[in-house]
Amino acid sequence: MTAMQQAYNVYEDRCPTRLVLDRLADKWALLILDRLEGEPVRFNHIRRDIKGISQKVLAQTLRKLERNGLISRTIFPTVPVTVEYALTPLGRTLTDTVSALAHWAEKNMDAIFAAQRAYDETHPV
Amino acid sequence: MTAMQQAYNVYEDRCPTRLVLDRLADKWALLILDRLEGEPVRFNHIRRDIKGISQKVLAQTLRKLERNGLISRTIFPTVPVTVEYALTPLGRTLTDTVSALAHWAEKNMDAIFAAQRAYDETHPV
DNA sequence: CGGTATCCCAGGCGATACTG
DNA sequence: CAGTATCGCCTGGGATACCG
Repeated sequence: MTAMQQAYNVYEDRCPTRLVLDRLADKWALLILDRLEGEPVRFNHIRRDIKGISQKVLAQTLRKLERNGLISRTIFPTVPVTVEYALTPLGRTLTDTVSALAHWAEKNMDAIFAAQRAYDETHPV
Repeated sequence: MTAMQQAYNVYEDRCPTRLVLDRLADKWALLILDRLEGEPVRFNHIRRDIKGISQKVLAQTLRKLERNGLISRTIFPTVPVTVEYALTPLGRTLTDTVSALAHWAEKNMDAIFAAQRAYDETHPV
């Protein structure tokens, strides 16, 4: 029995794994965590690197990750203001797993896209 | 530079990791994949185990996972009909990572909830 | 620069009903 | 049993404007 299976056999609201997944199982959060490996990064730098994310959603996701203790937010009183985001020690313990997910995606994307084509051909509209 | 970072520096629509994450970074999908470790499982069995998922969303998510080649769907012509879901070989290559995520969540939930309380106290409404 | 505030709309989801 | 169909809400996210 896996850790998750222990968890979701418990009452819904009391399942900690579910509560944690609710907060992390989102593509922008994973992309941002991965982006923060290495040096601290500023808001607009992340925005540029992770193409397609809106300012609003980036801010929301950063706030969520900060609230969950995974990233830190440091303000430098320059003019205009500078803000740097970095992984916390807790966040750093998660990046191995996140990277593993990313590598799996890279490695298996061909199989996935092939499966999609096969599925779409055999399942008519 | 990690696998993901190589990826999102590419043009948005051409980033395969992003396309894969779009399909997998969702809590129900992860919970279902984890649930399918071990023996094949039937629709209503999953529905009972993963409390809180609606019939509609379970069906949608199963369809998505099947389309992406991660799970198989086998129909037995009993009366009434029986349908079993199981991991494919491709899906099986993903479960180690999914389990790692689940274990991380179990192990660090206390730190996460503590971080949330601390954040909420220092960030007034 | 690094955000909030406001408006607005598509679509995601739950609830309910129906079916092979 | 294992779904699909339909409806109606409601919120998540884009667009835009503004601010310390």
